[in-house]
Amino acid sequence: MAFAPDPSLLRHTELFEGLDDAALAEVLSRGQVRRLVQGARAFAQGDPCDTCHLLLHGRVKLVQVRNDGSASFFRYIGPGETFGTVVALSGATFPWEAAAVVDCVQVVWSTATMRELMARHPIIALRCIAAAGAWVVELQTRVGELCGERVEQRIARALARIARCAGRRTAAGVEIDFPLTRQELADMTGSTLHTVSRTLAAWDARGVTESSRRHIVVRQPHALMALAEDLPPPRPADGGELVGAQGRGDRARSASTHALPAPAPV
Amino acid sequence: MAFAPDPSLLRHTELFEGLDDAALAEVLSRGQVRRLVQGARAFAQGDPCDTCHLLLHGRVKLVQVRNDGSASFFRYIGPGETFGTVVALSGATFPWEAAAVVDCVQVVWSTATMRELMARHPIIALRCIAAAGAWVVELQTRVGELCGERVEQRIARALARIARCAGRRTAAGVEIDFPLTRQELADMTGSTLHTVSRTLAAWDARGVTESSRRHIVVRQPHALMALAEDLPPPRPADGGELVGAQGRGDRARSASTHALPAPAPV
DNA sequence: CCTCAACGTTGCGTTGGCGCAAGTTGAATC
DNA sequence: GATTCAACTTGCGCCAACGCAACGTTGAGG
Repeated sequence: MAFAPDPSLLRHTELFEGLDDAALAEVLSRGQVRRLVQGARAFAQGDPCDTCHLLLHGRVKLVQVRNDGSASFFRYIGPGETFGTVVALSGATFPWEAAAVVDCVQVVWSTATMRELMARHPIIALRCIAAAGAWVVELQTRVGELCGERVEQRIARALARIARCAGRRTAAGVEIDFPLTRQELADMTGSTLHTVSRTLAAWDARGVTESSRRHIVVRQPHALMALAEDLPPPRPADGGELVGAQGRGDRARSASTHALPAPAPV
Repeated sequence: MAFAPDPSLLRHTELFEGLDDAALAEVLSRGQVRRLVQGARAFAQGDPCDTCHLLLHGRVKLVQVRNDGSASFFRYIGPGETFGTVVALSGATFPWEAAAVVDCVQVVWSTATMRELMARHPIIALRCIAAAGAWVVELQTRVGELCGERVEQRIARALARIARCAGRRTAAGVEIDFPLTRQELADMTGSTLHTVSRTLAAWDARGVTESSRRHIVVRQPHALMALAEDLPPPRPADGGELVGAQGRGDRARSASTHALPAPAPV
């Protein structure tokens, strides 16, 4: 640590984009640059929230372990993204852990320092709110998916999301550039490793993906997106033709209260 | 509107608590107080994010309609709480709608004005981050629940949460003080109105709740909490004794990868 | 080379809760 | 008081996905 890095490292990050050089230097000088080896944790679930983090290199996963021992996975953090900050400014203890998936470099500030920086440079606070907002929207989307979609579709979405933000384009397709287990995909989608294993096996057979131990390549990103979006209704049997892809009955009908003033049934 | 209300109205709100009188007066003077009749929307899904909202009286629900027509419900807003703000500062259009469940009074600022206020009074921005953080934590909790819990348990949690923040203590128990339909509970829990109806009927029979059309009273809050927390494993049969309440197999075992590098067994 | 542990696969039985459909209740409107 | 519609109830059949169990596979360490 303390190898006095260039403040411009912060220039293209979620939180500090748009600050002038002096401010960037100030921000960086008040934080500590730290390495984080694979598997190490930046903070653990239950730790007091006294640090805010920015990832410079590598990849970090945020995981919450529920009291029955099951994990619910919720986010991968990539370079330039902030983690722990929003929650550090609002709570007493971290409700999840942040673990390095590969070797990482992060910048750490104390929560008090971050508060001061935000007070002196309100734009940082505004960017932080923007980041939090994007996160809320993503989580809400996840909730919606968990409610209304079938497992295969959810797995497809999760994999597509990961491929989008952590994929590396190769000749063979899009390759996830860090170790990813069946269990982790299961934790992300609220499923089990058995089901994920079966699903991936089916996709592999169809050439959509190519998966091996802790390693997945999406060979046909387009097909994966199709699975995530539509997933033609449950397929009643082999070759069974449906009347129409009219969703799946009741669940889609919802429309909640205050229904739109009826779009004229024509 | 424009009945020049007392700035101290803002004193005990999520966003403005702790500001001095001058600041409160400034904040209020730059916003508009508006009424919102039951069923009306403060903003609709897809509207441009150009307003920030604070609820003074009443109750507002935030609902997202998915493109298959199903709703995913995610939050009730009570007096003193902010809505639309976090997302207005981070996105282009509202990803959900805010509808008044009962007659309401709100304060509305333009997004630009709110940005200015936050820049002049960074403490507002910090409080906004704190609110967003609490929200993220709540949503993450919801995701975890949706993944690992059975429907009855999720309904119990949803109802308990509502009772906690929108319940009125009466002799009969805790009464939800606004109309709440089976469909809405279903949207909140990722279930169907059929299942919710059956579940409530069962609870009514056991005296845990007393529900009628759009109206629910929790007669035994403690029993409801028990349902939300434990829910003894599926109950194999009548009177069947289990070896031990050891969770529910695979799903609880997870523990994810990178198992702790053994924290030095002392 | 052997061992061990983590990771992954697969067949089979079970079931929670959905989808459907038909009916009932309650409140608002005419 | 009759009409109407939204909200709610309930029985029945079914299937996606789980839970279990047993078995492969890979890689690290001795």
